[in-house]
Amino acid sequence: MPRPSEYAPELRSRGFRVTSQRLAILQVLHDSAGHLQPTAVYARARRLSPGITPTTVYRNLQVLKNTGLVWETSRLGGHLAYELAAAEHHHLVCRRCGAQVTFRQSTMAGIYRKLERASGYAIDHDHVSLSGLCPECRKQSGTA
Amino acid sequence: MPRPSEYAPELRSRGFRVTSQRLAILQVLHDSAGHLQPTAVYARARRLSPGITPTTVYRNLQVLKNTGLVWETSRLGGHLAYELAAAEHHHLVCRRCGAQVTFRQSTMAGIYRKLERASGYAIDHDHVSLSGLCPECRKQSGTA
DNA sequence: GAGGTTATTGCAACTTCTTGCAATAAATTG
DNA sequence: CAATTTATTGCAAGAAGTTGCAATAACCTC
Repeated sequence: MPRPSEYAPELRSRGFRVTSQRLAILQVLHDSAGHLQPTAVYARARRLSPGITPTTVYRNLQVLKNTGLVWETSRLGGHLAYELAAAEHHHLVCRRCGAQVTFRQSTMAGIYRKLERASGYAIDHDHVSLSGLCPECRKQSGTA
Repeated sequence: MPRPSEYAPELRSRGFRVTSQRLAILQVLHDSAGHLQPTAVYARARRLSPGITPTTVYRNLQVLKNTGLVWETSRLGGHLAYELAAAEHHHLVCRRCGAQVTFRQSTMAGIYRKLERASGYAIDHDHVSLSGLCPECRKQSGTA
């Protein structure tokens, strides 16, 4: 996981400009563990780049996602979350306490291959975030 | 897939009231193949139940989901979509033309079991909607 | 079927996310 | 390093989704 400042050349080489807002967003994602929703990114980014607007945050998350520097995850419940690109993986989020566990991309690979063979589709290897109850919360709530 | 009118007793038996708005929403879902996003449900439902409001649609989709009569799917891209409950399955949606293919719940079951063993989590067997390119669209766009 | 109870609805206000457009500033060129 | 180019930003307006609350209308009881 590179330091935020190292993203400048990365952006430039892909034809994108290096702006303070963009770096603030990368810094925020760098400083937080796990996923962050756009609103949270905005709340933190404005501390680093006071004039930044939500519009800019939303748009840059898209841009950064398209460059591959940032990953977008669809969380069950219909919300998007973002994180710095790292080793390919998916997430398992506790629906009660929010605890997160990651699992490797390859875990899904078998399913994807099977589905591709059966359907003829070329499946996007997007991040997926499954939800459930973590061991702690299972104890506290019987077995459901 | 029962006819919409058959849902009345179903609702009542679970302690929910049967309203014209609720039936309109069920009718809409019944009449359309595949998933529908809330906005689309509203657009069609107001033809059947002119005074209906978006608020009512959003709230009822939640209620109907909680009764189990309707399923909610998290589509990649962060949008929720709804459909009448049917045999457990997931979806594979073409990101270009929107074509949908379904695959059985059991396809994911192995992954879920494996993850549950490894993580200790109890995984929610929510609907998942994967995206990709269908065979047609693959042809039209090289191999990507 | 009239009256009482309360789930459900619609309204209004709000949060979250998106889009068009003019102003700004990052990068390039001489 | 001034001038030029144009990606990027912020603003304003709007679409999408959520929440609190008073009015409505299902449902139950007699």
